[in-house]
Amino acid sequence: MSEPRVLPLLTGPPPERRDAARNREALLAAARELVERDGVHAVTMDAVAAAAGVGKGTVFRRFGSKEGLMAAVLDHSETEWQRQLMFGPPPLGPGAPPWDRLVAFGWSRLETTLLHADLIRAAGAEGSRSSAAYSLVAMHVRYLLSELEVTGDLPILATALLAPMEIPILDQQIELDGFPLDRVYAGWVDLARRIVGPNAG
Amino acid sequence: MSEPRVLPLLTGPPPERRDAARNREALLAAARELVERDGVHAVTMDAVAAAAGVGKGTVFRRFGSKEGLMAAVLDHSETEWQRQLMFGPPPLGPGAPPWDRLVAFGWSRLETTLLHADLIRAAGAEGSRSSAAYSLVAMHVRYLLSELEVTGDLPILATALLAPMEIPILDQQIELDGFPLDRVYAGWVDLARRIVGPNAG
DNA sequence: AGTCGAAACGGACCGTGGTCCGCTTTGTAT
DNA sequence: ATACAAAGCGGACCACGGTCCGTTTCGACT
Repeated sequence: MSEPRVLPLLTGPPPERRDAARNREALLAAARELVERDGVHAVTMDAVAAAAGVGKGTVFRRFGSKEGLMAAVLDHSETEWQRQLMFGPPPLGPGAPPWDRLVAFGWSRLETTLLHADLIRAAGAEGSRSSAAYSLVAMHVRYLLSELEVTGDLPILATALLAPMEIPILDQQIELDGFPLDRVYAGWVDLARRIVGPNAG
Repeated sequence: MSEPRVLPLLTGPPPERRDAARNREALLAAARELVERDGVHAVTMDAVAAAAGVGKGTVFRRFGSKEGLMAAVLDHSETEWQRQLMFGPPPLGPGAPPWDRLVAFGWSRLETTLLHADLIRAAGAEGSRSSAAYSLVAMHVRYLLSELEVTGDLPILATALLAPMEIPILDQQIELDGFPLDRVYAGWVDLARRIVGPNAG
């Protein structure tokens, strides 16, 4: 007749075994290190497994695919930025008027995306789609638009505003068309102004 | 003392040897057929080579990579659509007022993109970036915007209008968020209206 | 401490994209 | 017709992502 270890109501889904957790940590650390040292493209799954001192099967069990692993590394890298967005100083963080926040967001997001470009590409669908990362960003933009009293289909408008900041489009404009970064950014601000309408700063 | 086969001024860069051209045709035909029959994902480069009756090396010599081959197949598939755009009946083709053409373009492009979704994904950067396909579309939108007397950085605005029609964004909205197609389209038209301003229909 | 089922592990194995290099074909110049 | 360089060819070969399954580890319950 033993008590359950925690109150049943607080029990999440099934927890993770200790060795599993340890291995996830080790793998993530190894992956981060290798990515930083050799660049995303040169990192192989075997190498990550070896560096973490586990078998290859374990890597795939934990992260599903190379995309999944890279998405995890990316998520970790973007955490700090997300903190800035939600709790950092204005105008990126809370406290500034919504239009100023939006403009600051645009620039900061552009920088961050380009900084992590390789990782984002390697994370593929797992990276941009789903994963807390994207939802948070989308939610933030929707929120700012609503603060600016924009009317219309906000989820869709937010997507329209975010789309030109996605890697494939940036690659197109910067690598291929050769537009300088400030022109791309100015274009984005112009787009934002047209979407927001008269309430834009 | 022999004459050059063609007038020097008409000579392009270096021409293509007869066997090479024949193989390119055979490969493209085989690839198209296999893609249609088995779906993009199930087609292997070995299979294409075998079906065309050439060695694997030849496939890579001609098309560089699987992405390259798929981009070639895609290009071929989109030719008919491009013809409609430039010479077909209004409102998609010439003859209708620019706003009507833009709206028709939006819907048609959405349909076409979704129809070729797998191919586009498989063609990766080779598919959307560069390649006549994209440039033509971008040029068309720039042209319509200028006809609508939109002021601003037209190349950038055109990109902003095209970005939400790219496969990664559509995947996000349709597969993941579960938005119905007509909502996505309505959102796009709204975006276009905001970009175009008072001259929109 | 001992038992037991479930979860996790690891590394041999497989399929596929992509490379390499010795051999063949093509086209031109004589 | 013949010679010859360059372009093209093909398929053995390699590397890497991903799977599979017999073995090991964990931890809950007694």
